[in-house]
Amino acid sequence: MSDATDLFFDAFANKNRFRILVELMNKEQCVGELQKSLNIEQTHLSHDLRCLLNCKFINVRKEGRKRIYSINKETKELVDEVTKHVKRYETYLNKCGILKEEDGRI
Amino acid sequence: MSDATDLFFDAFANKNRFRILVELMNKEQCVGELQKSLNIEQTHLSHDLRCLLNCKFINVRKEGRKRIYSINKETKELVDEVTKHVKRYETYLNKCGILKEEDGRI
DNA sequence: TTTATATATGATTAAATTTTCATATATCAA
DNA sequence: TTGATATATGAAAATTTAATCATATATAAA
Repeated sequence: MSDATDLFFDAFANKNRFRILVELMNKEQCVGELQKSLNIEQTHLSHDLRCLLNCKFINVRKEGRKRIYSINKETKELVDEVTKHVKRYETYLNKCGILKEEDGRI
Repeated sequence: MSDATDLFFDAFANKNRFRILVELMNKEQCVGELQKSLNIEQTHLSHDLRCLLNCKFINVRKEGRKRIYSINKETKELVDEVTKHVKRYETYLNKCGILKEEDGRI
């Protein structure tokens, strides 16, 4: 696996960062708005946004003292794919023994 | 974000587990074969396989004392999507300041 | 030109995840 | 039925990652 794949997962596959991406699916938002809708602490949010921005999963533009973040087109498609997959496998995921201390051996 | 999405990422978004999925893209393989091609320690590999299996990202069948693992169709598509995305964003990912101690502010 | 608001940064602490270790089980072959 | 091979399991150690804290910067408004 390439080094880039590692970095991709570091950025994308994180509960909070993914929530940010989903939240940006509908409309672009500034940090304050994201803070409210996601209920993530401000500095934490900024760290995550910086990460997503560095990897170009999202874009930013200034407007007064606000910074408006938007998701980019390709990332959007990927988020859709993942969402679709999760829906399809929801049942299995929810009874996954590893994470839920259950036991479903073969 | 749904609980299932959390579980999805726990299973899918892991360097080694993703390497396993990629390795299974071409052909089904038993644990021993995976061990050689990926150079992951046996017990570690088994843990990861169990995780992927629980979430139905892969399938297994017995053959003698071997267990042959194969990737399922939908997971395959998802792996393809991710690979495509990584290729497209490789440049940005590789210069991501968060993980590479570099600095690329706006 | 001082104060308030919006956001970012670096360093530390806290928490979660991965890796390893020691061992168990299951199947085949002798 | 014993020994060897293939794979799985649970618990502990090691490492990463996320969350928090204290503070900085940048812009706007007074």
